Amino acid sequence: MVILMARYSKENRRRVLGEALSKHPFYTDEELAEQFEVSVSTIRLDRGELGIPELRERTRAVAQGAYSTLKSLDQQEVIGELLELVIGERARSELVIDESMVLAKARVARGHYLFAQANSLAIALVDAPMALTGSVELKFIQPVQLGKVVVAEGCVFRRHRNKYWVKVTLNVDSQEVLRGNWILFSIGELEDERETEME
Amino acid sequence: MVILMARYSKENRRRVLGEALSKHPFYTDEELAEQFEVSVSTIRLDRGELGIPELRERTRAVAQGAYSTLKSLDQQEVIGELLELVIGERARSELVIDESMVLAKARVARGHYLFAQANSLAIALVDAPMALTGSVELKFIQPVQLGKVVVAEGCVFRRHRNKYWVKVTLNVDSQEVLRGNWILFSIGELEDERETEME
DNA sequence: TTATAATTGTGACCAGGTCATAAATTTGGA
DNA sequence: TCCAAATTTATGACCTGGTCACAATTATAA
Repeated sequence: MVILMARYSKENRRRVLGEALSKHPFYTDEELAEQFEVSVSTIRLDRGELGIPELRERTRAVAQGAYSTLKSLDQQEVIGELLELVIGERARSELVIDESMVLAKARVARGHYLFAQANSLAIALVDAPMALTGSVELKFIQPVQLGKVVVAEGCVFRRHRNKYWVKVTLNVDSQEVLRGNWILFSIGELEDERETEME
Repeated sequence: MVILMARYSKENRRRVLGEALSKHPFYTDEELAEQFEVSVSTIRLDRGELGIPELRERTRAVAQGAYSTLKSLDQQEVIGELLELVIGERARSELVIDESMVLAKARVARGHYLFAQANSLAIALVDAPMALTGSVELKFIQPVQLGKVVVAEGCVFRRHRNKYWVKVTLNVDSQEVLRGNWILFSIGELEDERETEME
């Protein structure tokens, strides 16, 4: 049996193309041409018409976007959005649990996302260019449902030299869902930093 | 006044180059050549030696990472490669620490990757369609360098009804790097789990 | 049937590389 | 001081994933 797959009309193809690329920005024109069963030229025309830049531009846009948010805290990636930060004292961040973070069946957040949010907040609190997680004790109190906003709050409650004790709690709708104590070590400068940095 | 800026020695240049690119991955070789006052060829040689890919690769890596920092982590049920699994008894998995898992500066694995490996192994051990992490106590014993192979070993050392006690250790080169105790709950069916999951 | 729209192909060019090889330059040691 | 080795540069062929302008071909609808 032969199925005659009707190709898209121009309008439809362009609409679907736009959607596809916004969902999936890393296709090449060639791949798109195959998918839509048109020539590469047509795809280029379509892209031009839709004002969609080439693959490398798109990639760069995603990377830059990602990079600037990620870089906000001197390279230190904080999972979630940082709402408040007084280094060495307290910090707060927010993370919305989306589709990609939940277990397929239960629709609750995977543990490591919550851990990552809490852990990165703890690290952000340490007043140093670098910090290492020494030890952690934590308790998962409740599962977190898809779509919920998790607010992490952390504070340094003790410090001795380069050793920090940090308490972090995660709340959803003012309900505690995770609580933990971190011990972190700050690491000063890498010793071999003598030469003048150019720019 | 003219300051004669001594150019870097090969070793220093490479070290600084590596740092610069991990901080600032969007430089072209040409820009780098200008900054370091060497030729483009030298920069390419250096990059080759350091195993740093070209600009477009780096951009792609950042973009992909941004697109799925934790998504990549998530797709798999078990983080790392499962080597052995006797449900309810013991399990072993292996994870190679790659570029995307390390802190830019220190080149050591981010805590949540190690946590994720251990946590997912613990969950895999529980004999149930679904398990939730109840509480965890864990200790990060040593940082893990880029490129290392982390072997996770877990065993169920106690069980009572739907409550499991699991011990997990992570080793690198036979050195313990993380150790933790999990308490997990297996969940038969969550009440809103009527529909069959496709796939 | 034919005018118009839509699609496809072509060739020149570009950035930012790879890879292999060779030439030039710097440097350390006897 | 001179030479060999280390280091740095240069060169040319090739690659991907494009841009742009223009021409040729193929629908499609009146």
